[in-house]
Amino acid sequence: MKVLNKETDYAVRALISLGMKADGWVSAKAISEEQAIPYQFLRRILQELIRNGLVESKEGAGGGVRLGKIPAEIGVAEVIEIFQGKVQLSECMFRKQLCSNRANCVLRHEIMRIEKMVNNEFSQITIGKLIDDLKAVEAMKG
Amino acid sequence: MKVLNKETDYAVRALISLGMKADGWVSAKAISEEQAIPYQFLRRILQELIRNGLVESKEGAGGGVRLGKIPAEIGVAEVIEIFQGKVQLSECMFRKQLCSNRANCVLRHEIMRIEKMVNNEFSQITIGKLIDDLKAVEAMKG
DNA sequence: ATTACTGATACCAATTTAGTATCAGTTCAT
DNA sequence: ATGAACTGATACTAAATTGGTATCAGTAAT
Repeated sequence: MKVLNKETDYAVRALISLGMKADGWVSAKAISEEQAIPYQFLRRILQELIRNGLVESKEGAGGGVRLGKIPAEIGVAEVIEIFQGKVQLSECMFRKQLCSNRANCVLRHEIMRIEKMVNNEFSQITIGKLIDDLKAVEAMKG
Repeated sequence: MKVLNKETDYAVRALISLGMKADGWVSAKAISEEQAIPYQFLRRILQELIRNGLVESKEGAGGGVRLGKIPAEIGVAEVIEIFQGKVQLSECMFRKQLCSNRANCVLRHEIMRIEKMVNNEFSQITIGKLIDDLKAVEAMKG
């Protein structure tokens, strides 16, 4: 049961990388090299982040991307939702509004409680916090 | 982001179904029909539950399956683990013991916290509790 | 013997995941 | 005004996973 897929994983890394940089445009190529993310794959991911407003872009030479929000306002939950959709049970249980099989409903109820918890936790983990943690770690090692 | 796949879903349903039955052996066919689970698929799932001790079986005519533990001792977490493996981050982060990329480690730390929470919640949802809930619902409906 | 079962395992199609490639358009520097 | 360095959009692909099917062998009750 993999919680995060590569897209989410790479997206978070890219966002952290952008958040740690001084202002200015950063090229996909630079991020790709720094974070060891396959270039073309990263490009598609960035485009998706742009479409969702987490990142802004500037075309042409000297262009690139930068964060579209402040790091503290980007929750990991938002990133997960973009690339993996909302946390949900097994499909069939959401299709029918009335579960024909009551056993599902009971389990579903429980899982929705957990879902909310998880979503809440993930939205409190922001890129800003991750960056702060990172900096704290680096300061200790430095 | 689907939390439970069909195998886990069907396994839980089958376990609930078994737990609600009076003692005795129940055939895969009977469960399959009652719960509308594809027969061959269910058979494979039951075999896996048997291998893991959640279910016992008896071969031959008049045989079938029954719970291998009392319902209160079967947590959904256990079922999830059998069919979907332990909750984990994205693979790469677990491969290397030392993350070459520190950003991952920070995120990983947070997610491991959430993982534990989720696992804890899921292990407290037992087949026994689900059955009790189900019975309560049915009693209310008369 | 025959019927009703499980054990083991191989197979399959559809979907998803991770990654690649291409072409068009924009901006900057010279 | 040309070339290099960029993004936008989108099509393609191989491999893995998921959900489901099929088969054959063995066991037990009647």
